[in-house]
Amino acid sequence: MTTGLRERKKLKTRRALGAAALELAVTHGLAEVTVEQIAEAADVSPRTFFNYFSSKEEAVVAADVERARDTAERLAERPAGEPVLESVRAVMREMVVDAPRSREWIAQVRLVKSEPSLVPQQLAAYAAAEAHLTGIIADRTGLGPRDLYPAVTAAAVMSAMRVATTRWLESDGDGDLVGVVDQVIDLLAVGLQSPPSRAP
Amino acid sequence: MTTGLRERKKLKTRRALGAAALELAVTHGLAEVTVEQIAEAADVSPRTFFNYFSSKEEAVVAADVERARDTAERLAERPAGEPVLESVRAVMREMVVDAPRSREWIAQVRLVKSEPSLVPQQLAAYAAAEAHLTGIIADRTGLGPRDLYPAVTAAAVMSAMRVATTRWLESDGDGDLVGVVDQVIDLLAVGLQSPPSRAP
DNA sequence: CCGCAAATCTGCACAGACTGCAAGATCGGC
DNA sequence: GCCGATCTTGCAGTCTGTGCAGATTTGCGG
Repeated sequence: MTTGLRERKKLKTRRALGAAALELAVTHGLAEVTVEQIAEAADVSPRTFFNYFSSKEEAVVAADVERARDTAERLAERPAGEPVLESVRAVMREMVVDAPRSREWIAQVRLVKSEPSLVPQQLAAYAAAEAHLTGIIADRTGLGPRDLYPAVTAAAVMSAMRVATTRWLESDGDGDLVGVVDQVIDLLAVGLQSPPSRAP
Repeated sequence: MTTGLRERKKLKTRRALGAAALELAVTHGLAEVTVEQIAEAADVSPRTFFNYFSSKEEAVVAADVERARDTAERLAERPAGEPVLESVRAVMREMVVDAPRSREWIAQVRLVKSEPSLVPQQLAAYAAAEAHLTGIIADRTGLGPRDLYPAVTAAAVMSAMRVATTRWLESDGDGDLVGVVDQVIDLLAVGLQSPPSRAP
């Protein structure tokens, strides 16, 4: 269980680089920030930066990748009998409670919104999480990963999360994320055949 | 209606660059291809390449962006009363019939699968199409673009298309894409509450 | 403790990506 | 045909991203 000093140090460096990249990008704009600055802020050489990330963009969204992985793991730990969409609901509630990390999260999502070059990276991070989620759902339903249900559900859920958080952030982050997530999940659960007649 | 010579020439150059980028990447691998080679193959200067695309990756995926835009437009042209998911079904059928362009499509999707650096670009292209689709669905249902139904449906539909085409290509492109799409859309229509009991 | 093997960090060199700028070529309307 | 608008091109320069080889650090057995 215990991770060696080596691994811990690596993780620390990785997070320092990611945090530095995000902060510098938020304050100066991504284009104005060079790898050299990020490396200096994290107290490593520029060359080392590239041992961890292959681009500035990847570093900025690194925390998001971690968050997505974390979310998927929480899903995997939900009770086995629970319906998948209910598990998603529960996990999203947990995530929202996590106030301190939320601040960094909001900063990042806003940055992505204002810097088009980050969009592809952000989406790639979600795609990785989606692949992970597909496996989890397959296990949980007893279907194989090649069946369509796990893949479609994972994709739909990730999309829905994306839509929900986007809407939430548009309303300045003070809105009710859990409420939006609930609505979105209800839509998926009941089917998209026709628009809801009330309370759209 | 008539587009000037200027515009037509630009479009031609753009397509030549995109096609050259795709072909070179398929035959030599993306990493081995330089912008200079792409520009030469399209008979323009390297500098001009950057007037059209901001990276190699963007050029390779350019045809996909066009295809996605085309798909969205076909959706917009479906009869107004038709349920959204039925429109999607119909349009996908049209797309599959388009044999000659399919060959290029297959080559591209396979390339993206083997070159991780293309994934983000590909997803960004889908995201753009999704935004377009959200507007179309909003118009069609009489809801505003700020309602959740159009956004969730657009996201789910795009994800489902992605899953369907992925599965299709995994089976060497000779499988029944329309059949897979039908299954995927049925899943979305009926709701993801629980896995289908038969014919998963 | 000591020393060794493996993993990591770093500087150096270099090809290639990308951008701003200004001059030349081309198009479209009059 | 002429002129303004647009597009293309070369050039100069910065930054990204990678291979390589030599320090530096860590983990571990002696």
